[in-house]
Amino acid sequence: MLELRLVQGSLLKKVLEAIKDLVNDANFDCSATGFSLQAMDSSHVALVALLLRSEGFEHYRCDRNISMGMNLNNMSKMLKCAGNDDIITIKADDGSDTVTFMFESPTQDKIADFEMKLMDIDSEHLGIPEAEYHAIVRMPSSEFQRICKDLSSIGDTVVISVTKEGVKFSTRGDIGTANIVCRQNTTVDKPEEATVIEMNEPVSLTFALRYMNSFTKATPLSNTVTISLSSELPVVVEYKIAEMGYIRFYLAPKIEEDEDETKPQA
Amino acid sequence: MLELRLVQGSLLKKVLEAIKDLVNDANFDCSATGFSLQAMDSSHVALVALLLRSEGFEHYRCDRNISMGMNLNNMSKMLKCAGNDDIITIKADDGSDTVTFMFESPTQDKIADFEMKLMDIDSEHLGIPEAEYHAIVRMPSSEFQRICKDLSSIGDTVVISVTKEGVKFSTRGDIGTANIVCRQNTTVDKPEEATVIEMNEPVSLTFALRYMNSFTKATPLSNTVTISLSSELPVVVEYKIAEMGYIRFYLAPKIEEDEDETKPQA
DNA sequence: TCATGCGGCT
DNA sequence: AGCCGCATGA
Repeated sequence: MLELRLVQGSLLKKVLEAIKDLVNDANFDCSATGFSLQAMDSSHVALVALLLRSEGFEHYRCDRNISMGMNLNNMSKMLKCAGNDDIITIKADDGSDTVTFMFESPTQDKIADFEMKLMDIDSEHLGIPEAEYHAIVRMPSSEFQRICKDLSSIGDTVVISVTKEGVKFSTRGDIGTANIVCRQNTTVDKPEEATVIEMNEPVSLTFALRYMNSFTKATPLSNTVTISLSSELPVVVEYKIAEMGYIRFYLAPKIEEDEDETKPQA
Repeated sequence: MLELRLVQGSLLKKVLEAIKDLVNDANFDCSATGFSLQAMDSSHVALVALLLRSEGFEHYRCDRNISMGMNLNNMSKMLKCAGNDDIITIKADDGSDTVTFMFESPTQDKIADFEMKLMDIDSEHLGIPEAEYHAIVRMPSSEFQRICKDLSSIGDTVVISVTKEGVKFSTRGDIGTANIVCRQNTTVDKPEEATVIEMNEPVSLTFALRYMNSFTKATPLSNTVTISLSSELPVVVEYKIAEMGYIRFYLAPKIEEDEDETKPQA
């Protein structure tokens, strides 16, 4: 028996908006710790890890660990039927091959339940080692989103370079080149507007903007984003989910190909 | 060496939005006087003339006159990457075949530079004689925009007729006819809401609405628009750019063809 | 003012 | 074909 009651149902709606474009099907894992998901994107290039801790739910009952395979598109369709102020409850009976989403309007005048078939999905749960990063950048998530979008209009890849002074996002395309430098800045009115750089070692890595832009779909979940970089390691783009956990995206850097961008990207 | 610093960068963004649909490629001419452009639209029917006087820039350095050929679509893409509150600096080195747009966020925390390739464009710089006009109408730009859009849903051309009493915009189409009369009106709260008619001689001319609607893309640049008409002369639709100059559109009247609108428009 | 539908761009 | 931004209608 599983019963998770989330007063701020819009959180779950936003989570699905954030990952459904990247991942088609995934197992949601439920344990005493919380509600989590880990999945590769459909082209097996990026990885998404979601955690919603049990403490963040108003009511959290999970008798035994279960893994529920869902089609995220279908799940998203159902969650779109919940109002933004609705309370969402996720329910599943032991051994059932369905999950139920229940939506209660704030006034309790409307109660909806949507039942969705579960699917069997080979889960490839990778252990993700906690790594030390050469540089960690925290900045407003909207600014990061804007930068990724802007650079996409010029080129396909972004070089992210961190020095003590700031973080630079660069691209190059047919019509020209672009460099955007964000300086460290902690003297702002609101802490979420700060750009904070922790750097042990300068680092410069190249990533496909297409994936970065997908990651920024999580922007509504948090005012800030944290970008953790090390050479030879996948970048981690993390959006904290207030009181509950996080959504993290992992993406391997591209090996610099010296201008020779003619071959297709698998 | 060229370096033009424009504190109100959104002006330049709006200028590009105003002309990029009409003109594909154009030379920007830079001299001690200012930053200007003159170009025919891609079907060689309308003409755009832009002037941004040097005094309007916070910093204006132009060592010698140069003409920089730009693809306006690409330029517009880059300017879209500037925030509306950004300060924009246009830079070019002597003899360089690129131009650089630099965007500084108001807080100076973010500095972006975009480099764009220049192109060689045959410039056909027409001397435009200052003419005497039979009638000059000044009215709110939003109202003119609305009229052109509304008439477009009925017909393809607009007849603009000016008498002392007012200006009449008329069209005719398959579904019927439309006449919109704006009376002179100077007794308004704000001067930019006035409709003012200076008339030496009544005039009535016909224009293609398609071009008029393109011209109204400049509406965000000014609260008012000035329409100068003389029989046998191209109409001038002018939007003043505060403190800096203007953008003017010229369009030849159509020769009245007595209902016979079947033949294509070149 | 917010939500939906259409067109342009990637 | 899918996503984003603009425009329109409730």
